Amino acid sequence: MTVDASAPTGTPASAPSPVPALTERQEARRQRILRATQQLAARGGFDAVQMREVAELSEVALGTLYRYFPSKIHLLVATMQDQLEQLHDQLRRKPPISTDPGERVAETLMRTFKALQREPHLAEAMMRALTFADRSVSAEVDSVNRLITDVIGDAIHAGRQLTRAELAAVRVVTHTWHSTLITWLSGRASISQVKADIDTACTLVSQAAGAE
Amino acid sequence: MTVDASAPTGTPASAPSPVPALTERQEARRQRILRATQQLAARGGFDAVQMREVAELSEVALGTLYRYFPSKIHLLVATMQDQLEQLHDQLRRKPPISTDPGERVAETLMRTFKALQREPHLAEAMMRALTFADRSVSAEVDSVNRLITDVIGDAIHAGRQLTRAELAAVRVVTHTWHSTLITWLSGRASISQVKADIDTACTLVSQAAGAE
DNA sequence: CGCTAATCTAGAACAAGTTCCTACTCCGCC
DNA sequence: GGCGGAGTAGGAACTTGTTCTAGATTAGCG
Repeated sequence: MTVDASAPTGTPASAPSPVPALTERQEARRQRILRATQQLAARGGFDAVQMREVAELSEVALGTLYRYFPSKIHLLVATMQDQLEQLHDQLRRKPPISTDPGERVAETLMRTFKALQREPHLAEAMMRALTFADRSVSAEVDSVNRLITDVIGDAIHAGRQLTRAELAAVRVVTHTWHSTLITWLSGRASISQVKADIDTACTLVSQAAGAE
Repeated sequence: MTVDASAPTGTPASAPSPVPALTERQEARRQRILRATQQLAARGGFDAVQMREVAELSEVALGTLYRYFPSKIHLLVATMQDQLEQLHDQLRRKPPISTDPGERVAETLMRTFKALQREPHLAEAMMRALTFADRSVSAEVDSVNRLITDVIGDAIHAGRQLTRAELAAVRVVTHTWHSTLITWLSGRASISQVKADIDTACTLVSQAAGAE
């Protein structure tokens, strides 16, 4: 369960410290693994992502898979990082259009939610992994949280730093986002309920941004 | 993974429909199982709750354990129900004393948080189970959510029904509560951060109660 | 009391995540 | 071009949640 610092676990684009820079073949392997994971997850969710199958589908030995991603949770959290980066790019190209900051955040999250609805099984797999992650995945989960916070920060307004009050509001928004998503994914809330929860939380952002 | 309706899974004190009313020995077994679960969870958290050990410690065969609780997740969620009921009783005896509704909710949750801090491993086990639960545990998870909502509802003011706006606020509060707890339990947030998040979310309750 | 069905015990068996081992291959370097 | 070590393939082995089976025990009832 301990993370081996020498393993090629982190994203290559992060810190220059313990990341040994993957060779081309290694980067290709990593991509194959992530693609296989997405494929299996999209088909049957968390349970369908079986390490042996991921290994087989990505044409990599089981031991190699574990060298790249030290656990199933790490693998799925990395998949989420991957997806979030794509999403962030898309959102940068087409920013939300509302005038109120809170509404822009809500718009952004609803757009993200729509994207997740297209692959509900994949969403389920990633979110289950994210909330089930223990301390050994802290760094990766933190990175995911930072990505989401960035996405929301951009929606409030790209450029300036967020105020203290805005940051507090954003924290509650991300908590609500995660938790309401989980509730939806396990069939205990409707889509409109998710939307309502997001909207409620986003009023905090409007207030915080208005009172600056 | 399917719940067998004939199994003695539900709390005996609930609906009179499919619950066959446990005999004394059966109720004793159920209690032994729950106590063993708490004991193991308190020692080492989610991973330390191993079904074979629970069975052994509660002097019940493995098959019997599974008859009472169809999965480890069911078992831990039932443990949480148990704990929450105790908590609710305690809170009823000593209600929060603040004057503002939002502050009463915050006070209630912080008191609950302090209780959880006394057995962090147990808290971890229960919360991990709660968020990892899939559709087969919907009913039980819903019941837990209802309990928490009731606790918060009582804090707002026991007696009257909540308004629509209050309900929306309470939903965000519970989302924030769950998610910030998970963040704390996996070592990614400090205690004061948890408190701050709860306070932020609770301002929504103050507003909703003020605008009624 | 004696019967029958349900429940329980003990333990084997199975499934999937994880670890470990051995031989083979690739990479950087002399 | 050859060497040494890191990386990889292939697969056995181990762990723990879950299921299944066969033989006791118990509960309820005539």
